[in-house]
Amino acid sequence: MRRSLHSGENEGGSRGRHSSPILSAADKHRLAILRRALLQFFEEHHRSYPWRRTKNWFHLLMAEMMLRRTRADQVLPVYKEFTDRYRTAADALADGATVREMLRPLGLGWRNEAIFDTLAYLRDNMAVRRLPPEADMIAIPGVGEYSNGMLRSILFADRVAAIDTNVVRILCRFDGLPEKGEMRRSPLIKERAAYLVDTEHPAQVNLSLIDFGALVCTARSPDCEHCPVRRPCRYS
DNA sequence: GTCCCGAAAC
DNA sequence: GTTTCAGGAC
Repeated sequence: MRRSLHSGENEGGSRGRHSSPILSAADKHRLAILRRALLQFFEEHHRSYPWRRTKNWFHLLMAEMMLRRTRADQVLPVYKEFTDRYRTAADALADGATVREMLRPLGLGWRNEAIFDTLAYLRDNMAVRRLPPEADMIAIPGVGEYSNGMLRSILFADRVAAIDTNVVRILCRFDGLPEKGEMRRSPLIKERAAYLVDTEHPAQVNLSLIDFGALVCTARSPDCEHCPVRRPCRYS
């Protein structure tokens, strides 16, 4: 069945002569506590957005692109208008000038150009309404590791992590890791995120991290007072 | 690693 | 004025 999954990852396979960063039993125990708290938090305080409810992969993909380095509340009206008007990439491209105007309030002009590249690719290579379950979405221009993880976990319940700045911040704080450089591709972060999503509900785990980072473990002044994992957390 | 370089929040 | 925001391409 699933053929091309796990193309390069190392799921606990040490392959290294010296100490490759494998999670210890203690690490996993701590992460299990974090995961349980995240799912509980998500159940009680999750944010509600239309792209959280849709099963339209095209709309979901457009949401991920609009949300790139842009606040969710800022995306909301644009997403509504876009999805209300267009159901396929061809539809949107046929009305390009209007789309460009709709995206303008989001800022980041270079990102909007990337969206048009994605739309063109979808129109030319994925004219089929249904997204093949086996398709590797990272082949789509504009879809990187993060979006691929979020899309696959939501659409197919695949246990793929979606590591964004929130995930990096939360995991670094929780385990006392230094936030230096591009932590997105750090094996320490990847292994921890992979362990967190290895559950029956990977999408909920991915989304809970986003909401937890937006509402509690914020970048500026985290609300450690009301944090459910304040005790095991190593952030001071 | 580096660049992309915009609106909103602080 | 500075930081932050559901990152991705090179």
